[in-house]
Amino acid sequence: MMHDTQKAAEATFLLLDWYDRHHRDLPWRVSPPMARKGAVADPYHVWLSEVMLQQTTVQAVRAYFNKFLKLWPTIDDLAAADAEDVMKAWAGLGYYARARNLKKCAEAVAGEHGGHFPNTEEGLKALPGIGDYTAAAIAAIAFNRRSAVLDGNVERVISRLHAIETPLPAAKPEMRARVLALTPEDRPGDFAQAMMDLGATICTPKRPACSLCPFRSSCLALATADPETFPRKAEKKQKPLRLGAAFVAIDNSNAVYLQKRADTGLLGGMTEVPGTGWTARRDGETSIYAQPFAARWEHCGAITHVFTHFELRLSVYRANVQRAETGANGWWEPIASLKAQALPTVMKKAIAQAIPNAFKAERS
DNA sequence: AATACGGGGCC
DNA sequence: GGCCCAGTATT
Repeated sequence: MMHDTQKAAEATFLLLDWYDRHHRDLPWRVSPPMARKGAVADPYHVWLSEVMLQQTTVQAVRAYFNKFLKLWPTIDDLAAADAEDVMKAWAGLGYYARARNLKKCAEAVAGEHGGHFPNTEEGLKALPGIGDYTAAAIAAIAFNRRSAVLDGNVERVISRLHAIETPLPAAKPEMRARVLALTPEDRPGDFAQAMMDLGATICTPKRPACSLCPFRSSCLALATADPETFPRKAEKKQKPLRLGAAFVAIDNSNAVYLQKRADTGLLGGMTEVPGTGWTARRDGETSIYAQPFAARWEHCGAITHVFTHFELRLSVYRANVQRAETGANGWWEPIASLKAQALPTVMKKAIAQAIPNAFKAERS
């Protein structure tokens, strides 16, 4: 027992030493040198970054994080913001329930907690959009709590370090216990970020750079098997194909007809062009009967978009209409301002198929 | 325990 | 074209 504890302490030391030498400068992070001077991470920044980073890479998050902080410098600003503006700012980042929950969470913290985040995992997890991972991460990084931070990166690192044969997600409790055993009392936040950085840069899904790893002398997968084959995972089923149509109406003032999707479900609360439902039926052939306006609809090709659980092929139709009559749920948006709308990527693809220059920097 | 929920980068 | 991600909420 004493032996295991000692080995764990040594591994933790090696990781933190690696982190001190290789940490990355990220907008929401307090670097180890700054931390030693007494700098503390702002819980608002930590929370905002962690929510954005859910299933999303650092590269994609950077610009959004900076934009959000500029638009809403404090949690109270975000709580007071217009929900539609938040959706617009989030457009393109994906998983839009995160944006809706972000707003709800800001309102809860501002309204019920005096603008201060709870400083325990339990308190944090009670807030909208904060689950196991994010609660543990905020508790560790912003409040110096010794919590077990387990995300996709850490799952990979810990599964290789201990050559865990149990497939995910069943292996999570074992992984959590292994992570907690390595988590130190004094720098739990740095430890968590070090584990995630290690997974992102060294212990990568493919072709891990084991020779550069601080765990190279104790990694069981490296010693006995092929590290790349961890973590073991249950088999996944294949995505079905769904078909539909999208209608891009352009009026005589060069505006496109847009409407808002329902607040819940797929792309909830986001903006779209009118279309048919997305089903497995051959809607591409019947879609012309679902046209939102009586007009000379011209078929201008199809676009494909892959969602998490299905693949979508949309036939795109375009028509020039004489007058801009606003429907019950929609509005006419000038092409020049389309970029600022809450349009998810699939809708931008559809519009770009009908109007190739719609999202270009300059257009005539 | 399984499913719904985006998007982009990588090979 | 398939795989992977700094996951959460719902059922």
